[in-house]
Amino acid sequence: MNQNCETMSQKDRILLAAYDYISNEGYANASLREIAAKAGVVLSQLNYYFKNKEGLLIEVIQLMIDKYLLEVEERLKRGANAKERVSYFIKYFQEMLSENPKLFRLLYDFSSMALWSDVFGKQLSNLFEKLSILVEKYILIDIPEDSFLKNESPNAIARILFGTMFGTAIQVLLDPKEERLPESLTAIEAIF
Amino acid sequence: MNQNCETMSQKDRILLAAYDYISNEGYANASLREIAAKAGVVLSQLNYYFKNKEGLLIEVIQLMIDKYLLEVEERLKRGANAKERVSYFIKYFQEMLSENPKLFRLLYDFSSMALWSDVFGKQLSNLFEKLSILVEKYILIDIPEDSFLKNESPNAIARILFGTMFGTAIQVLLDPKEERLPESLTAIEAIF
DNA sequence: TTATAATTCGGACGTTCGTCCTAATATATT
DNA sequence: AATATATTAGGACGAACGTCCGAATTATAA
Repeated sequence: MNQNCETMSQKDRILLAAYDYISNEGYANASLREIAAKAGVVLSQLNYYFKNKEGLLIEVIQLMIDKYLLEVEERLKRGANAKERVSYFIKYFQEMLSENPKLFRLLYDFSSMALWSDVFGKQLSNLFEKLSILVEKYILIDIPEDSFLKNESPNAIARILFGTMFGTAIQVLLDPKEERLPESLTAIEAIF
Repeated sequence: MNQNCETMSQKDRILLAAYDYISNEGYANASLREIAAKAGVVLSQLNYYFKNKEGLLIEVIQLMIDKYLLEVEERLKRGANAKERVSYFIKYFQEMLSENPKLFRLLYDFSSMALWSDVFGKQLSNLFEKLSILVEKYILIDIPEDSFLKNESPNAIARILFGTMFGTAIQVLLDPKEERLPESLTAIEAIF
């Protein structure tokens, strides 16, 4: 994510500064002036490259989504079977949560905005859909025949798996004592 | 939640109007003027009864939390054993999600704000904690000895259970086709 | 009835914000 | 070198917002 600022295009500098600032302060609290300042750019440049604030956020989010999906798939490929892949999937989630909580905060912030905006809503449900497909493809293809999950549709299971991590993650983020993170998530492994 | 407006105190009218408006439009998009108008009250009354916008939201959220916790417990009491109580718990969640999605939207909106504000953060993690305790008390007391969840701490399980619903719910809210709601949530039952 | 407190009301204040416009400068094309 | 295009820069604009204040009204208590 980091690169020498001088070698980056103006647009990329804005994009990265926006990602950084928004995920630190929240979209609602992030002003275009502040983002421009962090990017070392003049305010009007933001309207030049991205039509408006919404346009900027859309590109920031898309940046995050693409990067995130790539990394998830890379992790999923590491496992030899469904059980291993679930393990890698969860481990990746745990790492992100403890090492890069900014990305999670951005995701949650964006999720709430998606509830009020059609554009954001479509973008986010597309992410959920893609994640679902990944989980189906890498995990649910060889789920044991005797699993109690066998009766449910792959999509439902995938959404539960991801939903569980999404839902427990925010509890972890808000928990003043962070000890609960490891056990909460690893317990999910037992389900598969 | 509804009562004849004339019989309500001014403060309650503001509170309800705020709940209604914020859960429809989102906190960031809800102006005090608009809330005052919906409540049939003059703007400055909002500063009289609640110091500022944050103070108003805190009371709105507390209203929601209290009502919500009461209803959850009432549902949990209906079941005779853990399995039944899980069933009631999930059924209640499903009902809320389809009949009263406003409450969920408010919850998600508030969750994202909780990430940036200490006050909100404590309020929300208190809700999570209380929910955890309820789940522990009513569901995890008589979980089967042979359950694979037996090795995990009650708190972790409770948080997974609630987290799963929280995480799948937002996917449902954003899903243009709502068909996936029933199966996604009922599948959770199988786990217990 | 009078005095004191609580509530209601209208309006103004200053700030912050996203957006837009125009001029200046750099880059590319012919 | 001349022209056209793309980018950078600074600043202004109006709108919307939360907050605050003082007066008017109503309720309460003595």
